[in-house]
Amino acid sequence: MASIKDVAAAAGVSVATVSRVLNDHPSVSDDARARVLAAVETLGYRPNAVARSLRTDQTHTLGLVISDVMNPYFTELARSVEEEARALGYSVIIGNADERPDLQDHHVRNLLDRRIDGLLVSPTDGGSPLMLDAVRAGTPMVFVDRWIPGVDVPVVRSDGQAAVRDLVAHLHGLGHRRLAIIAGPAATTTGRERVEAFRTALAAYGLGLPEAYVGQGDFQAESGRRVTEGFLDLPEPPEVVFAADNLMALGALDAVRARGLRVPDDIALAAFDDIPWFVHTDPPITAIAQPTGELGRAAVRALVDRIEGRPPESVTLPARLVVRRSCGESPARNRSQS
Amino acid sequence: MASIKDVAAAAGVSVATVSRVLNDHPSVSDDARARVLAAVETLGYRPNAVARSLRTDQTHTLGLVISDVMNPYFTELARSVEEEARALGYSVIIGNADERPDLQDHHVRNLLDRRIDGLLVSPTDGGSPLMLDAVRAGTPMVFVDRWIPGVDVPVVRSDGQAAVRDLVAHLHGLGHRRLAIIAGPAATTTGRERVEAFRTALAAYGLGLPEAYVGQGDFQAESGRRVTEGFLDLPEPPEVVFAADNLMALGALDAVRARGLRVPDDIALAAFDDIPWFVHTDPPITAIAQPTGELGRAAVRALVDRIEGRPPESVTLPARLVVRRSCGESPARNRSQS
DNA sequence: GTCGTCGATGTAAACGATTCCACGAGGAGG
DNA sequence: CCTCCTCGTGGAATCGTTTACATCGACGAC
Repeated sequence: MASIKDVAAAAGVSVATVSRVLNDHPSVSDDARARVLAAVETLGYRPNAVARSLRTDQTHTLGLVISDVMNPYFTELARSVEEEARALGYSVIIGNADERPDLQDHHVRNLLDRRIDGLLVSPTDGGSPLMLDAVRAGTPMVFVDRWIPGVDVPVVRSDGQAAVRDLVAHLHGLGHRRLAIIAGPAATTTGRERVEAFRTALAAYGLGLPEAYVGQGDFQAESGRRVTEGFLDLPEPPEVVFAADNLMALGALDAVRARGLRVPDDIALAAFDDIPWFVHTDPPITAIAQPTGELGRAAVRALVDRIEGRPPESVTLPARLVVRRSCGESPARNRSQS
Repeated sequence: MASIKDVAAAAGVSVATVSRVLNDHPSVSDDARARVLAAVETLGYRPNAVARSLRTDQTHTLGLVISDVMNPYFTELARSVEEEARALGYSVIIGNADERPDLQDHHVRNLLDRRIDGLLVSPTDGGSPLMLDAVRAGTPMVFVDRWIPGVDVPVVRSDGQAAVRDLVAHLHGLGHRRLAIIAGPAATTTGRERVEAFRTALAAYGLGLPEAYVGQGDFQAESGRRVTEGFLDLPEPPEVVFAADNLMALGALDAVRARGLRVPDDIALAAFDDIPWFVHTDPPITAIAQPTGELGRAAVRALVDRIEGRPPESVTLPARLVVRRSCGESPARNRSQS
């Protein structure tokens, strides 16, 4: 592969001059510039990003460590992150932690070794020493979706409180009184917050959230199935199951179906995180939608601000309720349809 | 960040010795090794992968350029690729081409500039000069899922011929005679092959595939919707729509619903590429499933073989039909259920 | 006419690793 | 006792860039 030396030789100038035209430094004659450009063209020269990074100590690369690529929410997040990063002149390397702290650490270490310029992470747990050290060492970092309390890192996330309140109002209006939740891991902020928001919203209607109605999931489909089976086995099963993410909702749907029960007739179902597929499930699932794309873009902007020396901003965007049919027909719809 | 020099100083040895310890070269005394290891520990030293890559001319990184991350098929592929690569000591950088040749080129160029050790690609088009040049220049490359004919690169893919035959048999058995297909872009092998397999299978039943029953899609949901609307507007609409990928099937489902029609009663639907969500759609969708995980793993193995000097192997794995309810109830099921 | 400035260029030193080569000590073999 | 190997080690070159510094000619101002 042709190097800068070859170009210099072909153009009859020094490597410094070649470098200057490539980085369009002002101080180079038109003549030299033309000869260099011609040489670059004929040799098909492309600068070696590895060497360049070594010298400049910048890779123009962002790391993104997410908890689960197979979750459409994170896929969409990853996509918007890459788009915004590309627009700002950065590449992104994605690490999939699969909700496993050890894998998360593996990726963080790998990305740090590659000297990425900054790290976007949606932490799977409370933060390993490795990650905390990286923050302390000054690695530009931004948390997205989930975060770690007490760590001084900007957070870009969405606030579901209002939407959860709307959801509970919707459920209450439909006559449901026994509401259960499939929670995410307590080690994650989203895992805890969604339960709290739910509990608070219930309280506003004088409803409680008994221990038995809080199932412990791990944001994966299988746990949704397991927890839902537990709910169904209760002497007094809930009338509604609210899954704290879309995958667990899918598992819950499976469990309900496996018993030969139907949604929403026998039990209602709602989920946090809306995805395109929810329109097409049987029945379409009522969900709380995050502004995922905007979240990804804002996270990248915050990180790049931090990297380039501008003060980064934490951002919180509201989520919103999208009503479909999985919790029962609303009176208005019923009237118009039946 | 501590460099190898700092470690050498702290351990009272030369950088050469530190390097030897780190790459466990045999010729280093136990004493020196212990001191170096201790210094590494206290300094929290991690070798700079950028510098190492520059010197050794290897990045231990694979590039993966896929056509669309939001497509669950490719997401799963990406995941299995990363897993296998990790097992073999490689990282992977994913580039999302979004079915756009220009974006594909952008990512290929970017990955080449970063001097990745090898490239896995699922080409969006017939191959840009850039990609062809890279092959000619000797960049280790493997095509996965889709490929470019006439280019000497190993291909890892699945063969859907038999499964398409099974599908047509299934449809024919259900009494369907007017079968239409939403094709993928003609620039892709999968786009062309699936139509041909379908046409061949139909011929075996004495059925033809009229021009009007071949809609041109682009593997994205929106095109599925558009094409299906076209089918529905025909004086004699098809009884079955076979979508050449899962996203277009989703679009087709939308279009059918938007007309107030029902699947499978008014029109049957089948798709190439099975995904977990198809179990939960209304109705569950009959699809042709590829062994996606195995495809990803085989592709990585082939690429790594090529990189490490072993002869790489092309691999073709069979796809299989998964019958669900979107094409109508099979007689057997009907009998047992009603 | 001289001096200072400025623009265009080249030389060479980094960046952080790996690795070839040389060197000295110590042991084995004659 | 000398020679030759082996083993552990350090020095220094190298990978492909960027960039500080030196150089040199031309030109404008006095």
